[in-house]
Parts: sequence; structure tokens; C-alpha cells
Amino acid sequence: MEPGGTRISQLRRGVLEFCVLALLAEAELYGFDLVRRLSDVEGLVTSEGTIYPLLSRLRREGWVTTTWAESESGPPRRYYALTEDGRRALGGFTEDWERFRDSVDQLLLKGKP
Amino acid sequence: MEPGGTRISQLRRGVLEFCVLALLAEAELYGFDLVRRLSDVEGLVTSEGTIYPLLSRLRREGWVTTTWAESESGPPRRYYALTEDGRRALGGFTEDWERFRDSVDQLLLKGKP
DNA sequence: TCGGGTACCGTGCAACGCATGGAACCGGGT
DNA sequence: ACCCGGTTCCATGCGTTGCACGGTACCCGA
Repeated sequence: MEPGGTRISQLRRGVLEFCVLALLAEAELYGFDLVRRLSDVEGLVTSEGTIYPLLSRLRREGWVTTTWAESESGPPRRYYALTEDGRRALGGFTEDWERFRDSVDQLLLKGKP
Repeated sequence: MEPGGTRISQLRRGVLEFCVLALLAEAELYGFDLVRRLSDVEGLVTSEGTIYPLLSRLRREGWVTTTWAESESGPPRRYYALTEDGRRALGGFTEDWERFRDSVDQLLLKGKP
């Protein structure tokens, strides 16, 4: 299938980033684990090719910090932790999301309750 | 500001298209009017530079048909009408949107009811 | 020793919103 | 008579970001 060809992958744009922040708000996680956790959520399935560039961006923005830790079953893991800036960004986005979601609902579900 | 630089403009991706279809599901409208109507909805403000390429896509997909009509106050208008295919596409997306919205809500609002 | 699971990462493409700019028509103010 | 602003259409190019693809390296069981 052509890349970005599905409707859903367009929906993910700009949201995935903050879904990752939301997961990191509860616990420090590493990249590979984030992929697995997102796969458990309908419509958010993604791959390493998406996650790692995304995590690099988050680091560049100063929204996460990272620490290395050994693993018992493979190469070392890089754990990501939310910064105070990251928490603020997540809060700001959440407000934007709620407004946006309501607007789209209003247009899309007008006539089908 | 850099284009596409805001969080919101990324959210609009892939959604705007179907918001336009939703508006056309109620009445035939022309491009300039669509811009005004979307500006009335929080988070969906857009411009002609966005709408016209989008409408071209919809035509190419066969989701809308167009008819010209004179205007009393300016150049002629091109009115857009939803096709049966367009209505089906809108229905399909609406289902996808509901699932996606619930997933994001679940992640983002976990802990803040 | 060899394959498969774990774990990291970069490069290049495609989609789409938007800034920018251009064209043509109309009416009102100076 | 002339220009300016509103209306209405459209095309071109850029930036962001998800994803396909490919690469490296470690560990373990068959």
C-alpha cells in the first residue's frame, strides 16, 4: 500500500506525538515498548520507523530526557522521561484537542445521534 | 510563522476534507462560502489556499460534482454537490473518526475526568 | 551456527495544510 | 473618471510528519 495512503494515518498527524507524551506521563518507557503499547490502542498502531524520529524530535524540543539502562534480553534500552516543559506542552495540547474534537463532532455527527 | 507550524494545523490533516463533505451533505456550497463557514467553527479556520486544492481532490475522487452559477456581487461561483460515493466516504470516515477520537481521549484524559 | 526476538537508528518518499500571488468581476468613494 | 476594497476563482512551492525500508548489534535456543 502507498505510504500515508490510509485515512487513519492522516488522523495520527500531530496527535501521535502527544499520545507518546501521555504514556510517558505515567511511567518512563523505552522506544520499542512504546510501539507495543500504542499497538494496543485502536487506530494508533505504528512502527519503529515512526517512533524513533518522533522521539528525537521530543528530545530536541526538550520535552523528554533519556537515560540508558541494561536489558536482560537484548541490547541496552534508552528510557524516556517527561520534563516539566513536556508536561506543559501535553497540557496545552490536551485543551486544543478537546476543542478540536468537539468541533469535528459537531460537524460530522449533525443528524446522527 | 512557519507553515504547518502550529499544533492545530497538524490536527486538521485528513479531517478538513471530511468536514467539507459534511457541510456539503446539507447544502450545495461554493468555495469562498466554505472558507467562511469553516471560520465559524473553532479550530477549523482555514484559507482559500487550503480549500481550492482540497476541492480539486474531492472532484478528482468523484466525491463531488460542480455547477456554475452567476453571482450578484462578483465573479461566477462554482457550487459543489455531494455524490453518492462522497456520501459513502463520509460515512466510512465518520466511523473511523469515532474510534480514533475515543482512543485519543482514553490516552489523553486518563486521570483528569 | 544460525535464525528469530529484542532494541536502537537514519534516509527518502508522499500527503496535505498553508503562505503567497495572480486573475477577473463588481460597486462605492473621491 | 479612477482607484480601492470586497468577492470569487485558481496554481505553485514549502514545511511537517507518518511510514516503508534498510542497517547495526545483542542475546538465546535449536
